[in-house]
Amino acid sequence: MTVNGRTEGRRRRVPRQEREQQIIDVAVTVFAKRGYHAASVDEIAELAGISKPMVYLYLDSKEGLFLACLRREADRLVAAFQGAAQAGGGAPELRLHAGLSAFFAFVAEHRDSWVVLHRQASELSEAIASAVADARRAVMAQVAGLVWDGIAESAGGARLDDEDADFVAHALVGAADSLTDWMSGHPGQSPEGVTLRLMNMVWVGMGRVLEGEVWVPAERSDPT
Amino acid sequence: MTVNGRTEGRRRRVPRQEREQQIIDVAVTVFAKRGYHAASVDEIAELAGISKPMVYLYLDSKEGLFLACLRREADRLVAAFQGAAQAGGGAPELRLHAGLSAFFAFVAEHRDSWVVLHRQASELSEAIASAVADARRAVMAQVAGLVWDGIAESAGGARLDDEDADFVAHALVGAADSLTDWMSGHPGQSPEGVTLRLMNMVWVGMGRVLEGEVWVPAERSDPT
Amino acid sequence: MTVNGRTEGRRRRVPRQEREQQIIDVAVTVFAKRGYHAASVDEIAELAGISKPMVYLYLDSKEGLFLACLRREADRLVAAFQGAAQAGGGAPELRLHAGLSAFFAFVAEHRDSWVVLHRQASELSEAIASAVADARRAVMAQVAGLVWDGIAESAGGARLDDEDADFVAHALVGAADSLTDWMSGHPGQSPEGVTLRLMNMVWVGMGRVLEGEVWVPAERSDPT
Amino acid sequence: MTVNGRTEGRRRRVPRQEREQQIIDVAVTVFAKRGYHAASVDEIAELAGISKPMVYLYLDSKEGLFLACLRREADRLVAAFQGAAQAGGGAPELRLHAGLSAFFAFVAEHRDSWVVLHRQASELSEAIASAVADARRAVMAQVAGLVWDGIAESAGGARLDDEDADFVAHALVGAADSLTDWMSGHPGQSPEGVTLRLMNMVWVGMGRVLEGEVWVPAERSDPT
DNA sequence: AATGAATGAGAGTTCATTCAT
DNA sequence: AATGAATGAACTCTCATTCAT
Repeated sequence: MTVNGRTEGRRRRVPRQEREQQIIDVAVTVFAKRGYHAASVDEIAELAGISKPMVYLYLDSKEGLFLACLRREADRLVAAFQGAAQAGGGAPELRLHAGLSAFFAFVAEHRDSWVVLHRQASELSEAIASAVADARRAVMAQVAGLVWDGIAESAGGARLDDEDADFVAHALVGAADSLTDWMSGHPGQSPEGVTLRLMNMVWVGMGRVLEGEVWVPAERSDPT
Repeated sequence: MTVNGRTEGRRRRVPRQEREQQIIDVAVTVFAKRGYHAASVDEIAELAGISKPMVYLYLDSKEGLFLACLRREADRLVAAFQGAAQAGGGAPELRLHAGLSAFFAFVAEHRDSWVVLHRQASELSEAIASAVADARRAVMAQVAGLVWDGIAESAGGARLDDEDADFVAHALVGAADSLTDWMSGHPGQSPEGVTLRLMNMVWVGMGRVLEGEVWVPAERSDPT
Repeated sequence: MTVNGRTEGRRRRVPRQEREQQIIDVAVTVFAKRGYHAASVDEIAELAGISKPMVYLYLDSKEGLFLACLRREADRLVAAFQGAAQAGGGAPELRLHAGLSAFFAFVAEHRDSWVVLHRQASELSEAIASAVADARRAVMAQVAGLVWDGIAESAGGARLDDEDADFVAHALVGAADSLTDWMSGHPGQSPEGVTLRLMNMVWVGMGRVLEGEVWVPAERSDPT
Repeated sequence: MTVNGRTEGRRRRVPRQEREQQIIDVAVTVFAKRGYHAASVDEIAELAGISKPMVYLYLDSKEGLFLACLRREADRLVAAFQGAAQAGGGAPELRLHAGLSAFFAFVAEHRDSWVVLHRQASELSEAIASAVADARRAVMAQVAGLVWDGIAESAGGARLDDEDADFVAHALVGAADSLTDWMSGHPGQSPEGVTLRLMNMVWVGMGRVLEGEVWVPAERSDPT
């Protein structure tokens, strides 16, 4: 019943900055749970403990709200990723491992963020779709950078070009995303463990490719 | 432009079987382009060249329509996959390669089918969500089966258990899905080529894991 | 599977007359259960074992179908009523009793008919509404006639005029209709018994009015 | 015709309480005129001078709207009835007379309310049907109570049991309802007058039954 | 005599968005 | 800073009705 104090928890006369974050917090949850279209501004406002007009005052539109979510969560992910990768230290494979590890940890801990970033289907407006694409590209670039650096140093070879790194990054991120689902079915698995398994599965292959040991399907004609 | 004649080709008085397939054809396209919620039955009906009530007469509801799409495309994918894998012949790695190859070919050729199957966000009703989950599980099981068979034979070892196979299957499908996006940015790449690259990246790693050559991040403490 | 014979029960190649009655039979049931608007021609056609176009071919429209039901059931009721009243024989009160008795028996046995005749709310089109009103008026006229005849003879008095008879008829039919509901809550009660009770409640009052013994609320002013 | 000013009387920015009543007012009219199914929320909204979403915001659904109407009108009727019956004072027949009088007055004055309460056909959903049944039962209970009290006191006899009272109540309410129609054809008749006539018709009969003067159809066998 | 295929029109319902306070 | 009141537009779904065979 107190109106001005801090007793109420979160209500009345909160400065804009703070309110905005509250709204985005809730919105990420709801967008993740329902998807962009099925999410309703009504629900978000109610869960945020404010009225709808506030949402529009601060975030302009449903689209604006979603974009704000997207940006914030993308930033968070990139930050987590970079921090870990840099802290990973010397050897390139260690850096890649640290990066992937951070990635899994982030996704495991902030499922909603990841869902908002990556699992929004093609149902979005032009503006949003391109923002999502941007966010994805940013993540890819991080991973690709890691791969590139790492491998370029690791083997003497420089046969790995931009395209290759991008290819590997896509494969890694896709695998990681999918393993996110696998993790929900295996609650015992730590992000650390999953990272390790994935590293084992791909790292050698990446290196081996560079060394020229290319596998080719033997003794069989084109399946077409 | 003729209205009552036979000139129009696809119009009036089409038997149910055929119409149903027409509707599903269109629906897959639209669901893929817009996502479940953003897709409107109106648009589907119009593109199918019929009126809305026909859609409801034959498919019962938007949900029923989506489920029909889901089932048909899942069947198609599994069929394509199985056919190729069996045709792949003797060596396990060849079979896996053939399966993956079929997978990429399918996804590349029937993008819409794949999007409907795999890219529907969490915005779905209970019934649909579980149908989607079923479809995904079916695909996973195919891949996991291939991996399992293959590797079990390949190395003498039987250290690969159910969980491992499932892990690998998730990683592979995720990577493949993501590489699907990569392919749209690199139109020159054939599904064949992508398959080969992925195989190279992964196959050796899978084998190596079995042989006990496990990579572990050296000389570094827990990043936490 | 026999097509032309009588084996199938009711199907294929039934002459128009018969089909029409089948349809009306079903329609009365459905209209009674659902009400005019909530009843769907689809359901009626299906229950009648034929296709919708037949319904339209024979009865023209939903409205036409309902009118046909209305007419047939009204005729049936009037017939049952008249027959009984005439068979009731000499004394006027016996004739009234016999008429009411027939009425209750009919309503108890053909609930659907009565519901269609009397319980269709005001939700009907002009045409139908007036047909329903006609049917109701016909029933009222029967009862009013009975009352009139009866009482006119019974007492020497002729103080009962048209209006009075109509008043009594309305009261009687209304009471009877309502007692129909009461009967569903008391399954043990026979139509005969209900008739007797109602007669007892009303007959004397009717006579007494004629004899001038008019009751007037004593010693109290108008509540207005 | 002014749009934004205060001239319009009933428009923009009305507090919820008031709007709700306005909506229910209109809804009662429309439901009475058209019946539940034929009534359209569109029409109700338009007549209420608001947009459809307001109706749904305040009353949840068409069903909810109808239930609200039902409850309010039932309350009104019961209130009118009780008030009058209590004010009727001492003698039981006076109380019954007063009650019936109030009933007729209410029905004559609030035809729509009564139609909504009593004339909705069987076309309703489970929830509504039972609400209607409840409302009807409440009215019946009122009348039955009056009858019971009254007669129990009036004659020394206690031969009237629950069932009898209920029987009489049904007959009375049914008669009254039907006389409602009769009244529309005889505009000169006041509710007072109708009540008096009905009382004369039934009161004596009720008493006589108690005194044992039971009428039985003489000298005739079962009409069957 | 009979029907599968097809639709125009309209119902209830919801949502993102704004206005007035 | 904040909100109760209000709506245009769109969506899913149903129904009486007809056409072509």
